Amino acid sequence: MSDLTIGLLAKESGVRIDTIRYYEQLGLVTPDSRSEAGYRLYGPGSVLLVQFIRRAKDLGFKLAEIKTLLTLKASQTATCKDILERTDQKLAEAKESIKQLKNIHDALEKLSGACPGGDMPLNECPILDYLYPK
Amino acid sequence: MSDLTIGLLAKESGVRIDTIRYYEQLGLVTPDSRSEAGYRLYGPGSVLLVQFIRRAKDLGFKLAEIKTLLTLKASQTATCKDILERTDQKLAEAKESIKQLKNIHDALEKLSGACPGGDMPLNECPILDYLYPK
DNA sequence: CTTGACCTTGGAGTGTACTCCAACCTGTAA
DNA sequence: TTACAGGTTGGAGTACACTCCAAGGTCAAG
Repeated sequence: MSDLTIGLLAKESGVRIDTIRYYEQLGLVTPDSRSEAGYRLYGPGSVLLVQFIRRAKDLGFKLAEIKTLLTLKASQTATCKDILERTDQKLAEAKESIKQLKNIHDALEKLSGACPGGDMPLNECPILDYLYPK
Repeated sequence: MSDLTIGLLAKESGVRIDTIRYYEQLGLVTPDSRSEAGYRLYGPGSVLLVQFIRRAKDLGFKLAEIKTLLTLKASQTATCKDILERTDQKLAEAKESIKQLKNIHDALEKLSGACPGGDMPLNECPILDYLYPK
């Protein structure tokens, strides 16, 4: 068979060995079998699985959420709607995070624009004035 | 004197008692004195100080960075430029975070738009197809 | 037969900002 | 006096996703 040890799986899927063992702890990735010496052995499907996890993570899903996604994927009764709901939820979270970050961005930009910089003494710095009003 | 116990300072500045003690651990907020019984006593400046920390935190500064900000503020030699530099650095970080979140947002939106939802079987779901290509 | 790369386990440490806990002491009003 | 709100300390727990460690077993090459 084309079985992979954990080191090979790590190389193939672009994550660290420890990360795969951590995923196993969380119930995300399980070895297909074990060698006589106890080495974890993975089939080629595990490479896809780890990549699945990575892509989902890159989309902002937490590992616990990815576990749910995988459960849905393996389920007989789940439908497209279930997946779409989770995706739309993440989308809403992303929108919200962007909104909050934009508020921070705008406030910082305003302060940056108001501050002359240079050798001005600090007691006239508009940034400190904002943070510590007299 | 108008000395505040930690509970009053907490109420005045809108944070929890434990948070103030945590800030003390980090060297951000120190009691002006102690009562005979060992109670922390704060002057009115501490309210401003805690609010400073909160505002800076809301702008995305970490507590360690806020400590630097406070050191600069107390320094005789620091100038506006020093504060502006930190602000611009935070601004750059905010821009970068927004950029990355937008990438996530756009990818999620694309997937959401491509998925019909409803009772479609999962093996034709474009979202799963993206995460787990065949 | 030894070297070195690889694997095993259980557990601890990282960063960030709190938050909670037990066990105890203090201060004030009824 | 007794209740009760408030204060003290040191330390542990939370969330999140790793990352590293020690102490040991395994495997292929030279």
